[in-house]
Amino acid sequence: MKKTKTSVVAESNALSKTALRRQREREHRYESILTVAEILFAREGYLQASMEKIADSAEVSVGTLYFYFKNKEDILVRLLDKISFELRELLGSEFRKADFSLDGIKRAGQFFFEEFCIKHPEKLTIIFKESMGKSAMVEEYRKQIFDRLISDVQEALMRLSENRGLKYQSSLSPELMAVSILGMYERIAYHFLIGQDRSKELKTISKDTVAFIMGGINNLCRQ
Amino acid sequence: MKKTKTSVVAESNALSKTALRRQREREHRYESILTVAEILFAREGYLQASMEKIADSAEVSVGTLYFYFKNKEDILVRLLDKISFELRELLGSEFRKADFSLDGIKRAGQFFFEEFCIKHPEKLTIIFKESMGKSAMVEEYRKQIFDRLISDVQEALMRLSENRGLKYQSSLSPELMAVSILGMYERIAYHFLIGQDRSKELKTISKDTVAFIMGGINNLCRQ
Amino acid sequence: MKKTKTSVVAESNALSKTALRRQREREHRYESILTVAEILFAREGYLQASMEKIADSAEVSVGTLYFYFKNKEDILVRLLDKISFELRELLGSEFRKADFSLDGIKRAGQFFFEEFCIKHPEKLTIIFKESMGKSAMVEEYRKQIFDRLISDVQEALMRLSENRGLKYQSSLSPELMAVSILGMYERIAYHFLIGQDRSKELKTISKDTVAFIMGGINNLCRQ
Amino acid sequence: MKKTKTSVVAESNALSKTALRRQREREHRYESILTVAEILFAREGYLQASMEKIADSAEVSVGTLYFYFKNKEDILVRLLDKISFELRELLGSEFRKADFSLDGIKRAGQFFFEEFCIKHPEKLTIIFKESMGKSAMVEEYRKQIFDRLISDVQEALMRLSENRGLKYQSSLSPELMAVSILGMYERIAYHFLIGQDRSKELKTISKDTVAFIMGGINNLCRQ
DNA sequence: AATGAATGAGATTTCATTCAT
DNA sequence: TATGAATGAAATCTCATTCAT
Repeated sequence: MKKTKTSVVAESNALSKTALRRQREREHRYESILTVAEILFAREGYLQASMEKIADSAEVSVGTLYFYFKNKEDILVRLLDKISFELRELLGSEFRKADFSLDGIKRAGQFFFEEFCIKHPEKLTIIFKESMGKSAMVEEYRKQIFDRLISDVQEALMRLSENRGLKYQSSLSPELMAVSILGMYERIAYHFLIGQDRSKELKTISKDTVAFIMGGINNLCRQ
Repeated sequence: MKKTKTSVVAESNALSKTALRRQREREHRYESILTVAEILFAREGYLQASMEKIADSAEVSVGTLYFYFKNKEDILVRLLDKISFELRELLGSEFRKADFSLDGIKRAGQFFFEEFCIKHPEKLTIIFKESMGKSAMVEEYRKQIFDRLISDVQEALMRLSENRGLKYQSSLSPELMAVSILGMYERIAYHFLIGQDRSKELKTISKDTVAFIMGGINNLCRQ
Repeated sequence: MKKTKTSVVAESNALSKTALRRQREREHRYESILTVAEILFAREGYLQASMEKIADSAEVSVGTLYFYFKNKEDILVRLLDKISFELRELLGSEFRKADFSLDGIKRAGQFFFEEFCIKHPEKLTIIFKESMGKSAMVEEYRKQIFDRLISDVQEALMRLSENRGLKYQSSLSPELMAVSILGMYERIAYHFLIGQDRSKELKTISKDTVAFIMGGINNLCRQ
Repeated sequence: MKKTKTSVVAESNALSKTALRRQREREHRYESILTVAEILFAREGYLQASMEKIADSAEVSVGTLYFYFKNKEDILVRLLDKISFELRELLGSEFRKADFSLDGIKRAGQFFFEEFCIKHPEKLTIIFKESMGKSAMVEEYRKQIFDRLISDVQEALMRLSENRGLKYQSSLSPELMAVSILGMYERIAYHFLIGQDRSKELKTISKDTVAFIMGGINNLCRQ
């Protein structure tokens, strides 16, 4: 959110009561716009979700949208930020919990399906579909986000191999595996959960996915 | 393209010389518009490539565009059709050449990168980026195309297991593997070839990808 | 129809067999285009009925349309011509049969409903609706046609009064009555036959209409 | 016009000063666009009067047109609404003033010519010409408007007969008479005032028209 | 005479963004 | 801060008409 004059001006570094309330309200409004945009972008598509529709749904005026965000692209980009942050948190925490063991991969996979895809299909739609092919700027942003996700996974894979005393076939292998794994999860989520609803088979999907990945990983390792 | 009235009078069922020439010219123009659109959609993006720009590039009038295609969406959809047809042909022929052996998977993967991605990056951009999040209709079309690709791969995997006298862990496994493999290829192509140009590492990319897949497949098999 | 070179050149004033056949074919085609246009203009509206649709329905090419007619407006205008000619013939013949008596008015009214409206609702739609508000030129043409119809009716009314030894209140009366009667028939046809289908009540409609007109006429007469 | 969100916060249910002013301005602009459109539709025709021309004449941007009206058709339909409302008010008030006597018919007729046709020829042109044959939707709207006018007149006629202690020949008679009378007025106005300018003869026209109608009505009555 | 592909002007419509209040 | 009316550029699409064959 934009730094507002008031917050900077505030005497000492404590904010007055009114200023505090104002800031809370501002943040609340900022979040509620993002939430509304998330739903609309996912449901109607980024292009069809006009600024007017967003404003109406968020129960603010169009002008207010432009107070909180530079422009429409900016809303999308902030949303991508938020979603990718949540996703990285979710996956990272599972990996850490499992101490970067093979089990971490399993748990992260399960969590991706069960906690992220099933519970927040809109978020999925936005990072994997609605943010594509919109503009050079968004594309660039998306790339950064995905690169960060990829390097997260890559790092996890490298720690994993260290833990197990193994090395990867080539220096490229961890990166390629990270990209592959993300690609798999993306398409699997899309195919089984968004395109059609086969969430009942989720257990099998999850198990097979992890098995496939394990096989792949092992095949790219040597002692 | 509009169907031409087949002349009732015409002797035998052959078209007259003029009609034949006209048809040839029509088909040629149709193709050349598609080619131009492919380049423009990939280079500038589907949204930025206006009908006027396409017409200018193809050296025809806007009206002519609408003579050959119902509307802009239609151009994209025909393009998707053409690209997905080429892709299926390419992959299918490699599988068949290798008689649905493990080698077929290797060859198909190599061909995808070397013959398709490197030689036709615009096609890649269009099926994996520019056709996303455009409209409900295009989305539907994309789904059909991908479903067909998935069932192609799925079938190849099933033949493969038959040849090797193996069974998959669950009845879902072949479908999941097909989706996974396509997802991998999509993201790998996007990451290493569209987002950045690392075509020099293509050999390693290709080898590692296949190795990963092989490991995955084996892990989902039992005797 | 345009006079063609061939017909003028023909030796003596008899046309050769081939030329005769050709002329018959030309006339037939001209008529069939008009017939098709009549249906399309009435069913889809003049604006929605594109030249291509007309050509397709008439099983000729768009170019042929322009051989037989100067432009789209010309088709409408020729159609108006044809329809108004048929209408005048129909009404005029009834008047003449009844020797311009009061009975003629009755018969003409009945015939308008039964022979014209019921049997040719498209013609009704075209003269009373689809030819309105199209262009200055068509408007002008329509005016001429209606003026002719009005003066037909006006003349019939004047003969009628002569026959009965009566005079009209003012010199304007016959014109006003003619206009009124046409207006009545137009709206009645529209209200009871086009807008809704109450053709079962046609007998009553017809009788009441004539009664209303008779009353009106008598009220504008003096001895 | 778009409904404005009624502020929940606003004390009592009165709008704030600014909101009130805005609403006044909005209504004023809405009306001025309608006025301009009325003139343009009548002068140049609905089709020729492009949205750009209307915007220019109203001294607003094209976008503003679409802020106040859904589309071009909507302008026409609102205009029809307004005009038909005025017309019904005018005629209804004359009838009421004359207490649904025969004199009411006379007065309503006179007023139609003198107050409506002469003073607002554009309105006349729009309901009787420019709104015809435009689109299915406008047609439907027109039908509703005319049906309401017809039932107004029908009711007036029935009250009239009650007042005079008379009955109509058939149950259909009042409806038929209403349709007839409106058809007469429409055509008379069109013939004498739109097609040509014979407003000088208006007195005679008016007198003869009423006389014709009176004769008609009496002829469809019995004691 | 007949064809039908090509034209291109013109119309409607959308919508992100601005700005006075 | 918040509002929402106003803007206008840009895009899509239609279709009467032409003309080479």
